Amino acid sequence: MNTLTERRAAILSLVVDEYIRTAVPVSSKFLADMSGLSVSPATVRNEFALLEANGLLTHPHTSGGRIPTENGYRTYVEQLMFEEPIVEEERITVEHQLHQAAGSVDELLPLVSTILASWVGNVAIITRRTEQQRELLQVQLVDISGDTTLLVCVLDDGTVKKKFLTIYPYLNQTLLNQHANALNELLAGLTSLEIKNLVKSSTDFELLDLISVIADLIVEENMSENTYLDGIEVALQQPEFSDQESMLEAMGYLSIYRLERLINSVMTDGRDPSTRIVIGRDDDENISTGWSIVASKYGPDTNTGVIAVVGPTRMAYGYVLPRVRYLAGLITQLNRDLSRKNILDGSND
Amino acid sequence: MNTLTERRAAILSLVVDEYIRTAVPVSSKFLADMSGLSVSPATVRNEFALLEANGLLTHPHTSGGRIPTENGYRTYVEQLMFEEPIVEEERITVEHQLHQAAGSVDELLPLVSTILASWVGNVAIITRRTEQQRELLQVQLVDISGDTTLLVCVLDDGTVKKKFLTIYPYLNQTLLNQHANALNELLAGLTSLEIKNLVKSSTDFELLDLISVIADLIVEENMSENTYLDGIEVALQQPEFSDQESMLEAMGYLSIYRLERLINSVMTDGRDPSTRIVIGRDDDENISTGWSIVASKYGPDTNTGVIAVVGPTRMAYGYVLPRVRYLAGLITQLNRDLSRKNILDGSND
DNA sequence: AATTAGCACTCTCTATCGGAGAGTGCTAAT
DNA sequence: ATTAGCACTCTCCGATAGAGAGTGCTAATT
Repeated sequence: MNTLTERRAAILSLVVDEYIRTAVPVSSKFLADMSGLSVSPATVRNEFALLEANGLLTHPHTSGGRIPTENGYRTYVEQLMFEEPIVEEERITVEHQLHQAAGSVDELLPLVSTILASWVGNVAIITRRTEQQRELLQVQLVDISGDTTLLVCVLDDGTVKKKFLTIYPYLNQTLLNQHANALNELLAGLTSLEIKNLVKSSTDFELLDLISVIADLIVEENMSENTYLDGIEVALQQPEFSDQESMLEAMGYLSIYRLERLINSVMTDGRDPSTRIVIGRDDDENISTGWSIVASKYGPDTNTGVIAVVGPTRMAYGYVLPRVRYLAGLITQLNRDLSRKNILDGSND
Repeated sequence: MNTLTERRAAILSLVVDEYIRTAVPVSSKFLADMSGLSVSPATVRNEFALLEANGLLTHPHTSGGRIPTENGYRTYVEQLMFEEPIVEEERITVEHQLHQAAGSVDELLPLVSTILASWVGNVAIITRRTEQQRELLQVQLVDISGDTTLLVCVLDDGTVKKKFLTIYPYLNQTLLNQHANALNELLAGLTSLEIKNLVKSSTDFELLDLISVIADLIVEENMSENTYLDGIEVALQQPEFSDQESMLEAMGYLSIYRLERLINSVMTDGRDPSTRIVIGRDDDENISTGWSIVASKYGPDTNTGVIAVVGPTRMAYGYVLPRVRYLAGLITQLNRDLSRKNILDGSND
């Protein structure tokens, strides 16, 4: 097993860069001519052979150029790649676009996913963990029709949750208001957990069932509400998906339901705390061959959510990674600002 | 211009049926052999020639079979096609699935669009017109943070609308509750129009600005909330989209934003009151060549919304039309039940 | 007058072939 | 250790040919 000499590393790096750029296998002649290596094609070929023996390169057919293996990409990402810095123009784009998103995460995150997808030309996905710590601000009960009552809960991050209930015996709006007032007295400012403890600790409240429903509703994981995905169309333009079959397969793979589970499982196996790049079929992950993920947790808590890019293994990691990291930091920052505000207000009340 | 003799009509009908089924041009031999025409291929060819002269058939190349022209499809749809009746099993599917959707349209319609898409193997879309007549049931004002207040409006169909406001000077939750109570006294049970008239007629209310905001919020058209689309993946499996280019083009064409506008414009040009089939590039519509729409208004009002199927011109109209009509009727029925309930309750209060 | 058999013709589809081009692997020379 | 040289492999592309399917037309048949 040969070590990776400096020149060999440079050649691997150039192959990966070029293949990422053009999606065409890279030849020895190209490297000898175009790059600053100042060696002959034959020398490059010798290095190719060694890199191939080390499992970092391969060639699709005898007489095509070289392409990286999954391990080649991994080595490149871990040791060699140049991270393309974010330019002023990109920062301006973000600031300009996020300016429109008012004070709420569920308006912020879809915008960020759209921006990321358009930057990297792949699918961008953002998952959001329902915070157990979210506080209930206000409860409302509204009479919709004879046997249907609408329960509305407003949470401290501006989320509104609703659920249709069937309450017997029939309560008119006046009675519902009285109940809602009582519930607000009792529950305002509490988290789901605190409400559940309340239910457990004593049994002498009225409306115990309703209170349980509220506690569940607050933390209810509604996937489509908490996961944002964009960029399917632009991702499908990659040359990897140039026939109907692979394209349909990709569409199936890129389903928001699959990806949401995938991303979360990748980021909760206790490895690197913040950022992770998974390339191809990693032994202990259920990621398909040919696909990669660049993912980063965002805060403020360790468990708030994940922002990620999903695409073919031939992905511009050096371009994607800093942007995922940057946007993760940005979301964290904005979340922190938001909750700081809430804390300050809390002390005012 | 020859009239459409009975046999000629039968031949046209068979060609359309067969082409819809297989997506392969239909030959004279096939019709002579397989169908009950009991004539020779040569006779069929003579009829082909006449149908072609009438602009109802064409052939892609000299020696392929015949396929219908857009006018051929139109004639077929207007005069010839057999409407495939809905079978018991389908009714059971619908009943079973809709059972899950509680008393609210925004849980009902996505389910219906999914059912329709899976039935017809094409994109199904349902638009919903915001009713000017919806009544406001209750208003809520919730303090989110120092400079952000959340306005929540519950409407009589169970819809919840929210909007972030910035109110100066700062009002704490107690004051907000007082305002909300005052607003409920004043506005509960009114439609947007009535609220606007209220604003116009007198200027001595407090919170006039806020009342205007509420009136606007009630009728705010939020497309993604009011339009439901499903079936993109299954539609893209049609042989019409077998290469990347046409597939990407189709994905662009099937964007929910485009279709929502298209469907509504097709159904609001004052023609047939309930159901319409648009085939290919109709002169006065901006529908692309190669695409068709089967659309139906649903009620209870003439203007409640539209349910439609969008797909390539080679569409099983005889199968699609009864199903679109059936589901339109079903939605109408459910809507009517829902509003009847509201009326009865109203008399109880 | 309508229908049909017969047949030449057209066009697609598929496979095969061959040459050009690109790239490699190996050997021998530097 | 590097490189020139060269035979070899494989893809890509265009040309070619033959099979197959379907038509249009004409003349014969009913």
